Amino acid sequence: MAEKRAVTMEKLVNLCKTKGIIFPGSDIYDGMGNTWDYGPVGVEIKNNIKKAWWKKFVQESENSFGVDAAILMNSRVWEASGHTASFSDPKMDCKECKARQRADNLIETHSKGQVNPDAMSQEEMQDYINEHQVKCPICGKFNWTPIRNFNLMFETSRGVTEGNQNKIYLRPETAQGEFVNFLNVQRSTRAKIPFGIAQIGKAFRNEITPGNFIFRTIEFEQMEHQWFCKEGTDGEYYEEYKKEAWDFLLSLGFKEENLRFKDHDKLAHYAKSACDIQYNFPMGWSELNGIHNRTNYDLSRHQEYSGKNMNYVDSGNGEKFIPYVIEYSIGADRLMLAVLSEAYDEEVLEGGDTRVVMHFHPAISAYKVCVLPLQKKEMGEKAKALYKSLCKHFPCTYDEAGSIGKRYRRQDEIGTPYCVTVDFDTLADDTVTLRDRDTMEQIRMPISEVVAYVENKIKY
RNA sequence: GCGGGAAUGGCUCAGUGGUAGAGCGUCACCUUGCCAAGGUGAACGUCGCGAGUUCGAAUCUCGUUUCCCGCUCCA
Repeated sequence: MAEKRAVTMEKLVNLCKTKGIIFPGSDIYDGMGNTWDYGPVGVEIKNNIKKAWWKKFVQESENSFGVDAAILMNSRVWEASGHTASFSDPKMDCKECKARQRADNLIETHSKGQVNPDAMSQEEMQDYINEHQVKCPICGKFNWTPIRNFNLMFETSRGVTEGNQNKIYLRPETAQGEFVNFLNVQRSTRAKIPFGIAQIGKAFRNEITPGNFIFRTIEFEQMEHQWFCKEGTDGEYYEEYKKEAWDFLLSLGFKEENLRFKDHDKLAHYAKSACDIQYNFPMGWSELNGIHNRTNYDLSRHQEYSGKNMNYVDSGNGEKFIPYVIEYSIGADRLMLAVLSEAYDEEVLEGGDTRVVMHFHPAISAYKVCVLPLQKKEMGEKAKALYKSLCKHFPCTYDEAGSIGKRYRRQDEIGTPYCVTVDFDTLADDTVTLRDRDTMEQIRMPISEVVAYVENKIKY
């Protein structure tokens, strides 16, 4: 086990609030449960995370293409995907001990896996529980409320006049946006199997019990890559994407000791095999991303429900088949939380002072450089000019308030990798001091070399 | 939804019946020549909301709202 880390969820949330990384949603109205707003610093970091992901899985990935599908989709999409039928939890409350249980889980446990509740209707589940007198696992009593459904999809309606409304859903996952565009992407890009479709976008789940800061929220952003391949090659690609996913995390600066694979015990209705990469979050090990072998379930279902032919035709031998899909999916907000947790560090300096440092990969940091005049009066003007010129190359910030050491610390807290200080010598010879966040080294260099130096360091 | 906890300036909290405080942070000026120095001054709170008890409520009672932690699940 790794030594105890300085990071706790409480410290992280506090840092985020005070430094403009993440604020509670609808803050001035006492918040809105489990929604969070990204602030000036946070939005930059999140965008950089998404940019890095896109670079790796679209730009640098051979034969992969991006899409940005609509959040609102034809309701039949969700019938085809199985969400309308199965994306609601059948729950019952124990009247004795007030514990809430999932009816399907109770049946599965009671029958020791002999009965598959997924194949049962709600009435059948209710009957089973009554017949077998399935007792509450907490208190051992048999005194349930009837099964009630909690639909995890947010509903809204299309149509302006009341009574003429069609119920539609905010998508509970982005994946269907890739699947419904399978034919469009293949045709327009003339892509040959195997190829991938990637998307970054918002999804919504009306979870009853979310929580843990931005780990589980009712509105969240997914980054997904669906790899379409021929049956028989799916196992090989499944393994490959496990490795790709792992390597991506390492490239962002994650330590291997804080990551681990975890195979799913129970597979979703669409999956042949599935595993997660878990991260050692401040609240414990939890899922960061998933890799699923979705077989040809999704495309087959869409063929069935839409009536469109989803077959891919191999131009070499004329063979027709519905491709298998290897899905790699990671939550952007979850990754953000993991990146923040991983970056957080407290260093005790000589003299007993503690400095909080966010050790982001320089490509992820919100600002790449902070320009500081050693003295406001005499160097302020020169420093501001330098700041303005650097802004044309990468995001920068500027600070002239307080002592130089205090200003360094402010930048450490938001993870700015470099501070450039304008001092008396700068006025004479146009050289500046560049201070490194991680090493605290100070390098003297001509102003003209700053851009090239920093750009080289912030490459991802 | 159920159970538990909490709600006081930007943050952390003190204040348990006499009408609001500290530290940190923020801003201005002075000082400061490279890692949270110091000085002076300033801004920011109808103590979540509504009722009740009381001469008087941040403090007691009831209600209510919101948030947090568990149950859940998986990005």
